[in-house]
Amino acid sequence: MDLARRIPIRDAKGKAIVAGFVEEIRDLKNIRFLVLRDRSGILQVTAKHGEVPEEVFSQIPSLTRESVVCVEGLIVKSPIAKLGRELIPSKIEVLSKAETPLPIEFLRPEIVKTALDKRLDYRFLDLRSPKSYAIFKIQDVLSDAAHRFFKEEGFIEIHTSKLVAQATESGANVFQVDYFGRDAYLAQSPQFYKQMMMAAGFEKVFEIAPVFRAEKHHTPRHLCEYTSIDFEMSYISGPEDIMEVLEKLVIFALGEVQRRCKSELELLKVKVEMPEAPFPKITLRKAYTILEEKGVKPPYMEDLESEHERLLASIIKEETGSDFFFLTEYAWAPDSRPFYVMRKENEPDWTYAFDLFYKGLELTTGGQREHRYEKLKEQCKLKGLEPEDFRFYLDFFRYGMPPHGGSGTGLERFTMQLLNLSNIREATLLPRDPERLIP
RNA sequence: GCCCUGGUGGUGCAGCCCGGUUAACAUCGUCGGCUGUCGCCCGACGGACGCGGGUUCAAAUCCCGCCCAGGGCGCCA
Repeated sequence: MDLARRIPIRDAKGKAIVAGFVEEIRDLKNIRFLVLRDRSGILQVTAKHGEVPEEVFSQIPSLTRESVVCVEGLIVKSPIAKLGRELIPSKIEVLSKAETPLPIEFLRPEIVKTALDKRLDYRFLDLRSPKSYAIFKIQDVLSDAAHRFFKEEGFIEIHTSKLVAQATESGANVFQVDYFGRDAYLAQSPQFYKQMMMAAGFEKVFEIAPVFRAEKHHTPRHLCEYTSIDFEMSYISGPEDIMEVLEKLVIFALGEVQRRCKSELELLKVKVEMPEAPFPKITLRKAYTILEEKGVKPPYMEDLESEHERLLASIIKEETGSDFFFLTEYAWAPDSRPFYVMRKENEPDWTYAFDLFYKGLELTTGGQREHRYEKLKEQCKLKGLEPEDFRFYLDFFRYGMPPHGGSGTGLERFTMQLLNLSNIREATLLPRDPERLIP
């Protein structure tokens, strides 16, 4: 059969050739049904004994679920069929027969719901489910919207190396790799290179690329490898400029999903709640007092615990209706922000670093960076780091560096929160966690 | 790294507390029956106690260790 003439199920009409996976076979002896699925939809193939070629009729019971077949026939309207139309086959060709039984069930989770880790073992099968496909279709739109947004705003896309000689942030652990006998690491963030581009005078850059964190987290929101939507921009007057870009990015991306993914959203039973700019902004100090009014007492000058972040999110949601808020002016404390953040001019205990939260989960970290060489070197020492170890980075600041800032947003977290998924692995094509390296 | 919960046919679960029958049910697979199914239906059959050690006449069940999974904490996007 000529696959060049194959058309998507959704568009098929009249005499047509369609191809796809066999979703179901219902054999009633003298009338046999096949449900065929491709990316565009499903279609019932109906074969009545005596009304279709004998060869076609006898082929059907030998098929197996999820085999790949190509069917030629006539699409007819059918009031009896639930889908309203069906395909009367004149020819069926088996392109690839599926083995039985299938190792996972992935089409009707309401009947048998295979556990996530088994589904991930057979990710290629799990992804055949329209719901899985919808998640990644939406993620594609988020990522595409981000690309378009940044380009529209005058940012240029960069591609920085993921092999680095040194860890960027003191906190997270790095994966070590052997680089021809030297120690190298997988990049935890494009942070230093984005800033290098500010020194290079690129002014506005973005990168949507993988970052690596060697942390043994066992939570529904952590991965060892994730996709970071990073940007950095020069000549800002304060961290508000960064937050404004983020707000526009988020609103544009959600708008695109709403506009372009109607059927996917419906399938996943998600209604996009469009946020309005500006998003609520709460300083960390203000957050402490709000939480204290609710009877919890977070330690002063320390980052909030995730339980407190969720509580704060629910308070803000109740008061403003917003799913998003910025937590700003993080503390300049030993275990808080990295050395390269800019501290507040007149209150050096606090910084121009912020996080963006979406439905109670940290989505983005960003801020204004310290661009003054002497101050940066001093902050490096204050954090107990040796400036010589960061020579290559500190050099960026010695020959003219514009004031600048930027942020990093987790694409998978964005997808997960938007779609109310309970585990980030659902929003990750090939999740890497401390245990999983395959597939 | 720590804490909690769990691991039983291909898949999802019951049984475990209180040791002893043919390890139930659903889904799935194979075969048979059925001319409009669409979560088809009906019948037959098939298939399982994470790994290692211990207690016991006897272990899916009790004890110890390990591995894995889910969740929580730390930390983070």
